[in-house]
Amino acid sequence: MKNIIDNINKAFDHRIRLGIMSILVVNEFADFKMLKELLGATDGNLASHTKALEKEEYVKVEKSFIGRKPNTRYSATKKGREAFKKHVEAIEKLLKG
Amino acid sequence: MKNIIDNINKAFDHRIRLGIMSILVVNEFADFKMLKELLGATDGNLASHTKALEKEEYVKVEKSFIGRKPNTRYSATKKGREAFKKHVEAIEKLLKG
DNA sequence: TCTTTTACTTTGAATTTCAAAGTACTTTTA
DNA sequence: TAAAAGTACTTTGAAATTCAAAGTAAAAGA
Repeated sequence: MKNIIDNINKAFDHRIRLGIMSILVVNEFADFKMLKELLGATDGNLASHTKALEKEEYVKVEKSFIGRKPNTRYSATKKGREAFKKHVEAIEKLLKG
Repeated sequence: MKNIIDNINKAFDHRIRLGIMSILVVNEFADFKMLKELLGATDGNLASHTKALEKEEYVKVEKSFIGRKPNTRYSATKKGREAFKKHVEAIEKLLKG
């Protein structure tokens, strides 16, 4: 390892993305509304953060209809879970000095 | 508490600022060169992150000369230490689900 | 003396963040 | 049953942030 923040993942730097991942590693799925409420994010804001995590292939999106209403459901991918685990370990290590 | 990321401090979102604070809570002082090497940051990049933390009054800067060379030394303020502690606790809580 | 290195600071282009406005419905109310 | 309000997002673009290249100024080396 070259320096002390090498294993800290840039993709999880932001608190909203950190929050999304924390939710998605303990819950198999979370929909837009649930994430929005848990994180206190605005719609547009949440959409761009989930999109950023999608782009990295850390989260997967599934669109469907529940009854007649659209529903967007997010889940963490295997890649995302692994990357997040590594990130959390790096943070823990960093914070222990 | 309104939502799960409320106590996560925006000022420490970035990995370089998280790294600066981790270094400064365990070391009474760190100079520019030391931070740069430990974090693997470029000069300009490090300067702007320390400036951001200064603006929040989380770190204090002291400029002096060591021999005939300029030396910039950073330390964490009381406010910074307290804010960081709170942040770390919030992260730990978040990551435990 | 001239070149290189050290220790930062300044600059501004590129990227990211954010909320307001927009879209396309569904549901409620009168 | 027509209008108003709500739901569930998406789009947009201005504002803020990030970043490294270039700049500055003095010291060290050749």
